Formats: sequence, C-alpha cells, structure tokens
Amino acid sequence: MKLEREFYQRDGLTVARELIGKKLVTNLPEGLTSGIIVETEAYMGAIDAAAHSYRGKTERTKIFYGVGGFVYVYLIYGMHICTNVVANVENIPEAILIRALQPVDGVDLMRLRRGKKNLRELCSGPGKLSKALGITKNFYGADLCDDEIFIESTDFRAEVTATKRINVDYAGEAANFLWRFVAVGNEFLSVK
DNA sequence: ACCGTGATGTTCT
DNA sequence: GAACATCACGGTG
Repeated sequence: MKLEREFYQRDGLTVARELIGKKLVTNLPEGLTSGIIVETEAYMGAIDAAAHSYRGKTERTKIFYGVGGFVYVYLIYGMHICTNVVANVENIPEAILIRALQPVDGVDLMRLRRGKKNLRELCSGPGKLSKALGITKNFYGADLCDDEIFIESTDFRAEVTATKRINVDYAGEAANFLWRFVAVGNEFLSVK
C-alpha cells in the first residue's frame, strides 16, 4: 500500500522513525527498483543548525516550506545526490534524509547503475541509494503520491534505535541530537 | 580491516 | 572562495 499525504504531514521525528521498514520505490523507463528503508535522519528546520532550512527560505530550500510528501534532492560534494522526504505541514520546514536501503526489487538494474556487484554496496549510503534507484536532481519537488517515486508499507519489522547523525560536526549542539534512526543490526546500514 | 585523499558542482558568504 | 547531510580507490598493516 502506497503511503498517503497524511503520513508525511506529521512531526519530522515521527516520520523519520516510522519510515524505517517502509519500501522506497522508483519506477522509471529502465525498470522498477526498490528497497526497504533501514536508516533515516531527521532535519528539523528552525531548531536544527544542521538543517539546510535552518537559515530560512531560499531557492534551494523552498520545497521544505510546502506540505509533506514531496522529494527534496541536492548535490553534495559536487558529485553525489542525496534523497530526502519533506515532512510536516506548510511552513514547518522539516525533511528526512534516506541514508540506506536493503535492496528488494530490480537488483540487477541497481548493479548496472552502481557498477558494483556486492549487494551490500548497492544502497548502503545516501549517495549510493540515490544512484541505485536512478534518482537525479530532476527529482527535486517530485510528488511521493505519484507513480514515478513513492513509498509503500511492508510487513518488515525491526527494532528501531536513535543515534547521532552522521557528518554534521559543523552544527554545534545539534550534532549531538539523536535524530538518526536505524533498523538495529541490519547489514545494509551506511555505518555500523 | 582501516586510513588518507582526491574528485567535483552548487550554494551561500 | 569556502564549505559541503559522500564515495571510491590505493596504500599500509
């Protein structure tokens, strides 16, 4: 079952936690690819020095200010795409970074896109999974209630724990917030 | 296995 | 012009 708008229009921390165990799907001309979300990070707008939306609305962050359930992508280090889900309601600029997937459908296409064979190397990081699913900067603003990219409920169950976020040392106090969520013990995480 | 480093394009100062 | 929510590769152990 595809998640509906209401799922996303809640507090970012709730959405980030509940996304663990859901399935992220892209359905593009080359084929369908998907994976179970096993690692997320919440970025919480005005109260979060690590968030891109911390310093207000710009051309890049304007999507944060709309309603939840749309895609925020950005280019990092000049070469990698990071895929995020906008959360909460209008004018509360929160988003969830998808950091790792357990590959499910279209594994051969993922291997082709990634140029890697090892299953554990396909989606175990935000740049990796974006490439494996064919997500580019053109996905900025895509609607998750549409058919090209969406998220489904599954029967996957795992214990979820909260940790510090990865690579946000620049953010001062906010670097210590426990806003990363992982499926405990899963072998496809970006870091153990 | 772990560590250091280079690659590279946007955004914001 | 610096910083950046990263990854792959080559070196050493």
